[in-house]
Amino acid sequence: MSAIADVARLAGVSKATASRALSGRGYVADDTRLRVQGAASELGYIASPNAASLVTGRTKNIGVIIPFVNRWFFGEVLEGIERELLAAGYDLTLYNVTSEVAQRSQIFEFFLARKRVDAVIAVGVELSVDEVERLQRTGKPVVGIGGPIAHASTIAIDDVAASRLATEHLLSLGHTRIAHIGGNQAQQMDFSVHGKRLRGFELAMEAAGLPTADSFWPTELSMPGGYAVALQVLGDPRHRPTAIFAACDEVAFGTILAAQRLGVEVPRDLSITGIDDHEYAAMFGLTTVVQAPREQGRLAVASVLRLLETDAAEQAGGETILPSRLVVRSSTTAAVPVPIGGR
Amino acid sequence: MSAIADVARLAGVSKATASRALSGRGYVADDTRLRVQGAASELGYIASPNAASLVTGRTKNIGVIIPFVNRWFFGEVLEGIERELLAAGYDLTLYNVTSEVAQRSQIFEFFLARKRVDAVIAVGVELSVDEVERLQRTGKPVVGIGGPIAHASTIAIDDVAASRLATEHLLSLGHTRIAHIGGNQAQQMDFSVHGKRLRGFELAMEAAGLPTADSFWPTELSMPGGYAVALQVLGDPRHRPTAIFAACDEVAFGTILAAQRLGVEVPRDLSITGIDDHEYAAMFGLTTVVQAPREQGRLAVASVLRLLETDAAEQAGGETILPSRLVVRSSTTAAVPVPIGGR
DNA sequence: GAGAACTGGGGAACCGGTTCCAGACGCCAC
DNA sequence: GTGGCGTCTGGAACCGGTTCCCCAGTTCTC
Repeated sequence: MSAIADVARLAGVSKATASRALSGRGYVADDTRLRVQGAASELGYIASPNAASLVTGRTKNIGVIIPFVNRWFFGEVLEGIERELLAAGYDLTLYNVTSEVAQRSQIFEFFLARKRVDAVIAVGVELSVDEVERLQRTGKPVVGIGGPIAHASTIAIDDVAASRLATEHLLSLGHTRIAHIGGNQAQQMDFSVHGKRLRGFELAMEAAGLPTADSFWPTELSMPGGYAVALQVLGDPRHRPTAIFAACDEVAFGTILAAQRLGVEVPRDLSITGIDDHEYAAMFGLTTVVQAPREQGRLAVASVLRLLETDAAEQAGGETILPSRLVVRSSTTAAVPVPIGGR
Repeated sequence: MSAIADVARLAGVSKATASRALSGRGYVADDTRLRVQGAASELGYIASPNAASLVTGRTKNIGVIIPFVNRWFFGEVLEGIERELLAAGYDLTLYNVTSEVAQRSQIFEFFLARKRVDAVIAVGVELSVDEVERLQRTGKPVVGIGGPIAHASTIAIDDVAASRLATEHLLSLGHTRIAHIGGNQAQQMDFSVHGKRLRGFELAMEAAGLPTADSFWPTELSMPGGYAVALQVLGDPRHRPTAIFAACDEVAFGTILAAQRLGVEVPRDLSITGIDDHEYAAMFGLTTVVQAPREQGRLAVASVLRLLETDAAEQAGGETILPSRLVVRSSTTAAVPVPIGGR
């Protein structure tokens, strides 16, 4: 409603002084400042961020690119980002990109190119060098979560190490027949996360001198995805593994349900680990590696704000690796020793 | 980078003509329009929405207030809204409000009062008359999802009817000892949804001449919430109900898991229904009432855009009630007739 | 005592668009 | 021939802030 000119008039000063008094920049006498602030609150004055950003070039608005909202990791990250931005006085504009190419380029060319966001946080989206550089050329820092993005700083756990940690836990319990249920290729949005977790599994197995052929089962990273493939993995009692490392907790939950359905008792007949420490992990008693996605969101915001402060959009991005930690619950136990001569 | 003045210069016209040519408003000769458009694309010109909104008062940006991102219903609604807004060329600014009062008033006074959004969609948040009117006074239409908001148009299923539908399904199968697991008071953000679903249950029971005392079990509306309370509900074999109506699918899933844990076979010993038709409902074989949250999001956007077109922010809001439909799966079956004299 | 340094404040330009208004031209009707 | 109307265009004001530049006191310094 009321503009800064009204405030200035009521306080008996010029627009320039009113602006200085309210923003705190430049010299203003204390009593003048108080008079202006009084006038502002009397009028219920609220500065228009649009007008301000027109001249300052800053919008106090961060764009978040995210492929899913409704999968645990992504939802948690998003909530973490939101809370943190809100506290810092920033708005969050959501761009829910799917793998559709046309839609994606629309977002880049139409939405992000407009001067409406100060920076971009990309969650689980692999940005091309070209896309990153286009943003940075217009002065917009880019921070990634969940995997490295060339020329941008990123925040993630070490997926290879996390997956290795989960696998080694199973190995240390004496398991030798271990299957890995992981992501399939179709979901390109998830970076190379699948590949890394598979590699961590293979490294651990190889270090233990165990074969990895035929031990990988790809599926969609969801509870039904894990359920469906676990029915196959566990279907034949003769070739049944004694342990399963699931690439994420939701898959692990599906696996636990499939085991129950087949009468395979967890952990007696089958040990299971995941990665995430999903909200439901405690209920399922799942042994898993903690990801702390909210924390990752928080860190991404801190990083973005730091970049904005220093005006260094093109900062050669470092990778922040969060420590991963194993939480042992009731889904894993020692392998039953194979009787001599048995199989 | 380049401003409209650059485009105008290159095309050899005035700023005014360039603006008209690009926006399509007002008279412009065809060849002039083409010349301007050519110049614009040559320069890679992109209009600054900030500058435009400064004078038009429209930001092409919709605010969405939502208490959770990571609960199925909310996540789905959000994705539905996002997709639809994107298609219409609008941005979505996310306000993840919790029940914290201070944070909430901050959002209203600091964020929404700023002229950055054209309209507000509130998902599962009960807005006060004052809050709604404050937004509408500044010309911002408000649309609600998930429950009625005074003086604003809203979109929802009929919770009483949906819950009645689910209960009547159990009744029609011959069940008489039916428990209802629903939301507890603590979660004020969920409107009166809990209350409505409870009422629908009670209405159906009363119509069937059955008592409802001691049949309601409140809990948190989540899978662990349902699990925990279901362990109690089913704990005592002597007072075990033969059917449970869960207020939402996530609670129903928890209930199914608790039943498995206790050796209660679904549906032989226990029939279960929910409300939602959650992504995982098929996997659990859950009989449930369809909510179609994405569709609700889509409709909310359509409604908001219509209000913006007609410039009628204060429109006395109607309630759009979506039809609810029962999907029968394998979690419900006919009650075992009670033998004469037995209990 | 003159100049520098600091503090306080006003005028005006500016950010990048949109829109009002006025003027010019062509065409038709009377 | 003149008036009226429709089409096309440019100049200028304007949206609501921020900031540059300049001026005027006051205090400090040599």
